[in-house]
Amino acid sequence: MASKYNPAEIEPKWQQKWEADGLYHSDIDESRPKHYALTMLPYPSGDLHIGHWYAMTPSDARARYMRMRGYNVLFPMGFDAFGLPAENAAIQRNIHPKEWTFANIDNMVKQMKSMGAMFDWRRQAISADPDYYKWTQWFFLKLYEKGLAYRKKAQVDWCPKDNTTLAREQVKGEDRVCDRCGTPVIKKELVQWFFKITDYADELLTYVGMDWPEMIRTLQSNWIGRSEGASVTFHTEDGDDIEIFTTRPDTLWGATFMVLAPEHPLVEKVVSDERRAAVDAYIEAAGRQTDIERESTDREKTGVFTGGYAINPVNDEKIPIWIADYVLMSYGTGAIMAVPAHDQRDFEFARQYDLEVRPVIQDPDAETLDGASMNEAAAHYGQMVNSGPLTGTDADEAVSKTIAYLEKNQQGQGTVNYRLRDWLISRQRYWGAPIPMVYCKTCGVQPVPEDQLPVLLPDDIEWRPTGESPLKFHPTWKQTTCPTCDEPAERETDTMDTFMCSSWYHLRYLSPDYTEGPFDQREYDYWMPVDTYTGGSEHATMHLIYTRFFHKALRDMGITEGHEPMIQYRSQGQILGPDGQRMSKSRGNVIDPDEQVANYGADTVRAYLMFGYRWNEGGPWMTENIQGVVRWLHRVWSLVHEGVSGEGDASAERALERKVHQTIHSVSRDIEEFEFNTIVSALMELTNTLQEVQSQVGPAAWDAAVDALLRLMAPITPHIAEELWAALDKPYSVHTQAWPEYDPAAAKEDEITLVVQINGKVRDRITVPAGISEAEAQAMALASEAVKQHVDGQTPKKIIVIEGKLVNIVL
RNA sequence: GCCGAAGUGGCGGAACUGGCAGACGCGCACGACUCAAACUCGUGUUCCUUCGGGAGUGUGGGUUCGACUCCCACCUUCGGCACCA
Repeated sequence: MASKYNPAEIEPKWQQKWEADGLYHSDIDESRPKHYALTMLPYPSGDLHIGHWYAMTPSDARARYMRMRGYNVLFPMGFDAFGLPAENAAIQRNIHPKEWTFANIDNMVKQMKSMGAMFDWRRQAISADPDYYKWTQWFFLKLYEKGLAYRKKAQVDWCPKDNTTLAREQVKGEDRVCDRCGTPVIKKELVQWFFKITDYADELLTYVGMDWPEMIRTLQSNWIGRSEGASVTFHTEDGDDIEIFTTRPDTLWGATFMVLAPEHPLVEKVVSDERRAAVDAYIEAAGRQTDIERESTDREKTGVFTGGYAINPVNDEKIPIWIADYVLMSYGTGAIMAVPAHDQRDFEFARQYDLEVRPVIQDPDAETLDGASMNEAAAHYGQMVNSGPLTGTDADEAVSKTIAYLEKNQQGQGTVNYRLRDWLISRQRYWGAPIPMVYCKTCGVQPVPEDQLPVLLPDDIEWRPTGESPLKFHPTWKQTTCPTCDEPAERETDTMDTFMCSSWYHLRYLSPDYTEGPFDQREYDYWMPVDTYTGGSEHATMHLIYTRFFHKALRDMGITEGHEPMIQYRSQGQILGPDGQRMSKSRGNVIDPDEQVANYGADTVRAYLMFGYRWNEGGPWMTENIQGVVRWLHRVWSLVHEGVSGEGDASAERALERKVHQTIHSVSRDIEEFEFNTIVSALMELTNTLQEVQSQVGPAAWDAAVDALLRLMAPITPHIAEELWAALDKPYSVHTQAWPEYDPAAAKEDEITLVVQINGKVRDRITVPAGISEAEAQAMALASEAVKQHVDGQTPKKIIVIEGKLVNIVL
């Protein structure tokens, strides 16, 4: 009798052997089709989380499967190693961020190795490595050359806890909190670097050739927020232009006032002397409010008349100009025409301040709208009225006809507006890639020449969370010379958003040691694009949109090819604590993967994580449920060691062969579809069948089934599969074997259970040979005793026969 | 308010193209093994039942011989966006 299954013994043994043999090295091989499998790289926070296992081990299983299917698979891993936690740890514990980060990486690599994943560690890339961030800086320079990186003064989001600006994407939720620390952000007016992601807004909305989940694409589309409309130029009595954006140009004749955002540059000019005090007070009050207060939708509208008037270009009407904080400087032009009859917000404002409401779209079947008595803005249905030359136009055509009219008269044109803002990449923190720019008194903003890259971070630094970059206070670091005139100049002291580093890491993996460029073109030509990408959906409007933008911008510079970096993307859900809450140290509900591995072994943890959840949904850790997987692997272990000795029974052997092929079929399908839970179920079923037929099958049939089972298990539970494979004296390694071939003929049932229904209710189940004709099935169904009783001499109205499934007799 | 996803036993979940609802597990109950317990193995496990059957996949309708699956309306939960003009 064989030994007991002891994962603690076999797992490290095989991990060491695989590593020593370079089993998972992937190199260019033109003779085989390539497959680039990628899973999001972790931040080196210190310890591997069970969530990392949940994300990585199914991706690993699928990469292994592709390899067994004959693909040359690249499955690399690295670290998104710049970022705030390192710096915060440094401040708290007085450890250098570099030291903290690299120590964490060492630890996490060790932990990852215990997963038994097929990562090719030769390709590891670490974004905080100067060899890496040199190229991050190089990409910045390329974007700058291309006009896609620019500097501007703007109202930006600032996290008062992390002491840095944030991109719009990194401010979350209704209460506008920092994505990293949850602190409500405030507005600051600062000069910052931006990437022109808005240039790619339209292209980012097309998802051509992408196999990405609908949900992710919807999140991105909503985030980009394309809206079609028109821009129309109004002008003040003094002749200054006021450009507005509207999605409802058809209501232009119903504009009874204008509203500017309090920050609008023209406010200063339009305000009359007698209104100045009131206007200044309002602006001052608006400035003091938080975004949450200001953007709260259910708040009563406030505003103030400026004393100035604008002329409506379509009817030369003079309308008052107000300022109000419901108009945002950051969207459109920061100015609107107000049409209270057809816009609910304008309506509320008009009622608040007793301004005219003038309907210009009338539903002919409804009561005639009366501006004075309406109690809400009217729907966009009917015909245009009171609209000069466009009166009588059908509402359906009103928008396009008005745009044509405006364009003809040069008063405006059709325009598209986006919610998406340019990507703010400046961070006032130390632990990031320095922005490679220099400021010279005479030559202005100058890029650091490529041959001077990387602009290295100094090691000797003072961590003071001051709200300005620590690099600014370094005694010498920022002092340099102007690359153009050679006079003394100053370096940019802000560092880059770490999402910049992760926008191109999939390229660095191709050749992490390459020094001539960010990547080796030969590797690129062979491996790119990424075939399968997996990660969390929380990155839908951050990393996943940035990396698409980055790829497209690089494509336009001739650096990358194709329109998208990642062809297929799938997102995994999240593992919660046993209490159903998000795992956190303060809640004390954290499941430590090391502990689980010590208790049960890596294979069990891997299989449990795949078996227990719908992968894309996740759910709470269920301490008891892991027992099912523990029992399964022990059972496989003893069954394989026991083997069989007796004579085989033909029908039992046939049943086993059938089950094997059915399992090959369903496991293959489910692994393609990322349905990992049913893969493990199917493998358990095959194990149950083996157990049932153990005393009835001969050695040849048994071995064929076990051979298939171990191959099918190899991607899921790589260690036990390898150990049992070796125990059966099969050639090393199970992981370089071919995936078993599915034979539909072998999977076919000889007999089926025919369900007999009467009026749709199951009355009998009869066993019949597979492949009988409809007439035979019908006859056999009618011959059933149970059926005869129910039919009771009546003539069926209709009999439906579904081949191989059921007969339904309708009375 | 807008956009999206999801609602199935005590629990995690399965059901491929409209065709046996509850696969595979957990848990539980009973039995075997054991001095005993754990492990392991076996049997049972949606609910109701007069043991004939009846009801049942968030709710209410509809289409169909037949609906977890398709259509309409609604409810709940989760995620995202939100005075976006």
